[in-house]
Amino acid sequence: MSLINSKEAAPAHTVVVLDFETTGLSPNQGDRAIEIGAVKLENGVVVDRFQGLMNPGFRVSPFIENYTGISNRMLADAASCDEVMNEFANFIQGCNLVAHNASFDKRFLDGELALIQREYDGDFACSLLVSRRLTQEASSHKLGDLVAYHQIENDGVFHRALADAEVTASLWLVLLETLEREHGIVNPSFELMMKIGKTPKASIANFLKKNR
DNA sequence: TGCCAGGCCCTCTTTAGGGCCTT
Repeated sequence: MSLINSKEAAPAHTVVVLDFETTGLSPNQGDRAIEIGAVKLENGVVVDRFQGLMNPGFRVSPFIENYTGISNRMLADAASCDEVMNEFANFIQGCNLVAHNASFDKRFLDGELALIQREYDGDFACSLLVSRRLTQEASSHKLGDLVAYHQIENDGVFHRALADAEVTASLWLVLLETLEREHGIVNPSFELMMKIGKTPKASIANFLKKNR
């Protein structure tokens, strides 16, 4: 686990962009987190990072080993989910959160924090939902496809938590820039980004005009 | 025995079905 400078309370405008690697798709079916990666953004600048492998207490499937590159051998030496998630709960304190397909990451965040009786106080926004509204011409809104579409700088690593969190943060900044460049909305609030994600696609143009 | 996620969103919709997206 790597952790940098996370002890101070975050300013209200701080956003944590996070990504989980997990044993499967559903915590309700017994799946657990095996890696968390996150970057902390302040005014569009990365000021902190968090990355931690965690041992779920059982072997992961060959599919997950191949998909993520995270092996059972790597997890055998990792800290427990409890230990890592406790540190991560400290990291996100006072921050709003962003993830690509946030409903997925939120389920695992809620599930893992419930197991250690921790909570978070931020709101969760989804880069996938915002992307579907602001770049409707994109043929796919998979994270990797959007990275290529927007020519976002990357190190070629995908399906690892910190690498995916890094490019999701870059995507989030691209979406903020798109709002300013194409819709005249400068420095949109986190609350506005959440509303954009929840606004029906059919009425998004009018919504953006009203919020200039 | 066989099945097994869940939310969003579109359409040949709303008393439904299926694709997209996340691991």
